[in-house]
Amino acid sequence: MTLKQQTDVAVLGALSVEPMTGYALRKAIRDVLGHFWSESFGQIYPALAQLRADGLVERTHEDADSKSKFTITPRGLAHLRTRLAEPAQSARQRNGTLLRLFFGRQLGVEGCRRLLEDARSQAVQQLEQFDAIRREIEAEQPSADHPFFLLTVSAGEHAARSTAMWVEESMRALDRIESAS
Amino acid sequence: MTLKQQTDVAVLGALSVEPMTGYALRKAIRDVLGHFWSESFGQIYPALAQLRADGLVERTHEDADSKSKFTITPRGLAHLRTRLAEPAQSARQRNGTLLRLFFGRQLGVEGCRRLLEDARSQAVQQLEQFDAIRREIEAEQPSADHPFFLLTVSAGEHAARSTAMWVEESMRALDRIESAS
DNA sequence: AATATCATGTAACATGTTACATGATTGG
DNA sequence: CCAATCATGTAACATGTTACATGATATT
Repeated sequence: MTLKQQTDVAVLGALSVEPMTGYALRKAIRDVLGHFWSESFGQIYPALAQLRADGLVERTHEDADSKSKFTITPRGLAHLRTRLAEPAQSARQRNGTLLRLFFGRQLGVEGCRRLLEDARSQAVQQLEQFDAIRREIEAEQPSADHPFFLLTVSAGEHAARSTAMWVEESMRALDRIESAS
Repeated sequence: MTLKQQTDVAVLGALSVEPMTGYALRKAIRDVLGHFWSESFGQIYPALAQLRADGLVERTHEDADSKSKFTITPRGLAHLRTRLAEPAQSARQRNGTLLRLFFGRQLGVEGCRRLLEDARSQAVQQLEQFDAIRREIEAEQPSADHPFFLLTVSAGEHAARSTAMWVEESMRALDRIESAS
């Protein structure tokens, strides 16, 4: 069984929040969903074309002089709800840091420290970003979407803090490996 | 710039621990690296063929009647060390659970609860598996590889515990969302 | 006027999965 | 002897990324 494609879920979901151009959609997916989702440029436009052919989105003009935007149709909204209710597909796991640490004997303790240092600074940077996102959301007009957005921000924060703690612990473990050799 | 392929790192790394058949290699990658890495069948054999053509692995027979195994060559080991020293590529992020929760307003609170419940039971199951792996490693002949293996197990444990805590917190948040509507 | 960004797409390429084919070996 | 698993691969397909092409609009 093929891993079901989920690009349409991301696209329809984003358009369920507000109508957008394809360009804005790509930006929103990168900037807003970025910490847990990604779609490349070459996926979004073909997906939009397909969704449009299926009658799940349509192009609309708000005013005479405004840009044409992609808007989700009632059928699109129904489709989105169906797709959202499907159990989440667990993504293919590929963690380059852990792959390298696993073979740490070949890489050497110093190399492992570098990897951990990178992981730590990335986690710290992410925590700052989450803080910024959280404040941004709270500064906006209150919306029924926000509490759900915050669940995902919280997931990112938990993960980043957990990574930071694991790094500390692992640094100490590396010290012990070194002194034991 | 293309995301550099890392199949060869996984394959050479596994063979640096001990020589194996291609079949055993696939099993090892699935069972041992499974929680942070995956390679599909159709990748492993072509990768082995390429590595062999490049002189980084070779086929060996230990005894007259034993199976032919793939063994890493000295050049292969050097290559592995070079590749391991490269900074880790951050994988494409795709978390189906967070994608769905983000659009939780469309999915509904009950659907969100189901997602979180799934995430929780998966985390609990993972913790059991990590416990088993840890005991397995400690039961084996001590090896210089083990401390590094344990770093990755620890990473998995931290992540799973962090997920479990996030689930608890998020369940309470969903209660608040429901009572506020 | 020049530059940056917005906007919509396509094509070539790279990566990754699944299903199939084929045969040997092993355990009941 | 039958089924399961070991073992090595290939081919078709699905997915995903990057670079390019093209032109409009906005900013300095």
